[in-house]
Amino acid sequence: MRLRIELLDLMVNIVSFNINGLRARLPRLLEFLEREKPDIVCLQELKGEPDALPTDQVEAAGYKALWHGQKGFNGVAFLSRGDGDLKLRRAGLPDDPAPEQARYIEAEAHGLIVASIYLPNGNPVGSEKFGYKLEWMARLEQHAAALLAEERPVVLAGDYNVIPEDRDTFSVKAMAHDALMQPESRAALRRIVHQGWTDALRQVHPDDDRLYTFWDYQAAAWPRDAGFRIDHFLLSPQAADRLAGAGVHKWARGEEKASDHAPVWLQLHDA
DNA sequence: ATGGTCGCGGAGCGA
Repeated sequence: MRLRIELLDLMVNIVSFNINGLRARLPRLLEFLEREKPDIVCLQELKGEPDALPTDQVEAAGYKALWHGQKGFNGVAFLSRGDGDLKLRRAGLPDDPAPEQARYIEAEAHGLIVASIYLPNGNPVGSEKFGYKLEWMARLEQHAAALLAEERPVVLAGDYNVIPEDRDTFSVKAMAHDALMQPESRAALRRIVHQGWTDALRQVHPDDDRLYTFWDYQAAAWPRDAGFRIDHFLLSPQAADRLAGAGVHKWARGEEKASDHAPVWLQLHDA
């Protein structure tokens, strides 16, 4: 028997998952944590009472948790595996146009700054909700610029509710009047990306025209693979330099009592 | 598509 000494390329594994209701999805979430054991998990759409969050069950699964919830709607969370440092940086964006809506949490763990984002949907176009979406994106743009200036590895993860390009949807025609792919929504996302962020999923899968992360519960969207791509990882240059892989856990969308989003994953080389 | 499905909260809204 010979001993082999290998240099291990350690990785940090990050997942972003819009779970569409924590109470209904907790069994799926706990199964997912047990199966994939990601180091960091960003959750969106908890839709749960802040005082009814399952901190004990998540801790039993091996995770420390930071929650930013509100009753019935929205809600984001940040989970970090193991006993390492987990530091809350902020809950809510600076100068949030509607701070009662729990849509942003930012923390530091595993040597990274990571945000969990639930960007406003914005439908219907032309409504106050659409204006709120664009205002929120302007605030995110400001904050993203401040994060870049720190010149550290930063990951902005979450449900952006923006379809970046026509090839990111099953049907341009079906979505033409949706807030998720209006030119203003796309331009607002591009303004952020063009600051110097890398869209990790597209970077890793440059030619995949069915790189979807969401399939509606309606109209048999899942069996028809009628999805679109709205969950994104934006990486600062210092994080992009460490990009090892990214993808969609598409299998999760086919489970019983699945969320309408699939978890998306990102792997970074260790520093 | 005049609909179609979910989750939360316990009716109707948000997605």
